[in-house]
Amino acid sequence: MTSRSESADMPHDGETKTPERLRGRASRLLAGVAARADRLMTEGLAQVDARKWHYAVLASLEEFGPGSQATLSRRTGIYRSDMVGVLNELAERGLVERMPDPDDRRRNVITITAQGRRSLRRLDKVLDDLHEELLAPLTPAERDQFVHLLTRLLDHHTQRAADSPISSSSRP
Amino acid sequence: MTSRSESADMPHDGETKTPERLRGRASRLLAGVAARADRLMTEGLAQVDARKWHYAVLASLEEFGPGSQATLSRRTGIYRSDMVGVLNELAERGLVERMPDPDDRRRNVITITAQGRRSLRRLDKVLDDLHEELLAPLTPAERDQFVHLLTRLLDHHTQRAADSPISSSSRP
DNA sequence: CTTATGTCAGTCCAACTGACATTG
DNA sequence: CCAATGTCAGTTAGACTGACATAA
Repeated sequence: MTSRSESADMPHDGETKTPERLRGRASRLLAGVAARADRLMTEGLAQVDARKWHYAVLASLEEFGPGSQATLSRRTGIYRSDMVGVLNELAERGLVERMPDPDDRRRNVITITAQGRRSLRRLDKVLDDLHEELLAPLTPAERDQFVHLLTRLLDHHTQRAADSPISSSSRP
Repeated sequence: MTSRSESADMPHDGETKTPERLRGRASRLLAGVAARADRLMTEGLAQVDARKWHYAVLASLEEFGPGSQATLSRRTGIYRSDMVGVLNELAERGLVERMPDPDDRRRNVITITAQGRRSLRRLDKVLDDLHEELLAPLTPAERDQFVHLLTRLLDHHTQRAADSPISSSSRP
């Protein structure tokens, strides 16, 4: 169907519309909005010399207290191999402290500093503003609804992705 | 996002909870759900030897008819530099035909083939199933709501995209 | 001359994997 | 010996840029 006889000649025009087929797919909408959100956050945070991961780690530290790198990794979802770099950056800025754990000498204990808390509060504000921008077209009730739906989806899917593969004795 | 298998490195024990601070952020939820969605789609499509972009192009072709590569690029949001490769793959599979446009010898006219239509129908089915899985925890009404909210957000933000993927001819 | 098109060669970045030494 | 930790060196995929020849 829809055999549009062509003359593919017509210059720039309404040729920029996306098929309903595509536009209606939740996965595609999701990807689009998520991309937009990611840009907003990344760029907004960059203006205060921060990254998403910084916020994640700082927030995790303030909320659950100090922890080893591996623990932080689990809390935030950052790979522990990448955590190294993130913590380096945070330490450079004086936002966290990394010291060897006396009780388990494999570990470092990561602690948030006073500066870190201050920075976190600032980042929270920045993120609030950015989210305001992101969610601008939605009413407060709709925003709640939106967050609620997303939460349900995420919970559903993380539950069935994090419990199947037994982390330890699975790989070489 | 990315398509990696669900191998495990991070899960384990009680330290795995995410701060409400983080968990409640729409941008973070969005990123998480979008990542899940992307994996589902990418992996699901891979099982029938297809990619997201294949679907996008085929759907666009069936809905709006043949077009030049640049046109397709605008319709789907794929960079025109990447479109080349996608069309190569589609042509290899016999799903589209690429022939020089007699009216404008810079252009190729891309047409969907009978096989392409057949494939598209199959992909539609596959995607339906995958979306069923993605949206499983939501009631039909909630799914509509979800899609509706996402659409509003996306429309709002694409309308003012100074640097959206395609964004016509804005840059040098 | 300016713009659009198809193409190619790259960059950049974030997610992800594998391995390894040290410690438990 | 097995498992966890911190670290590093890599791979990979995908978005994105720049440039170029050809044609309009």
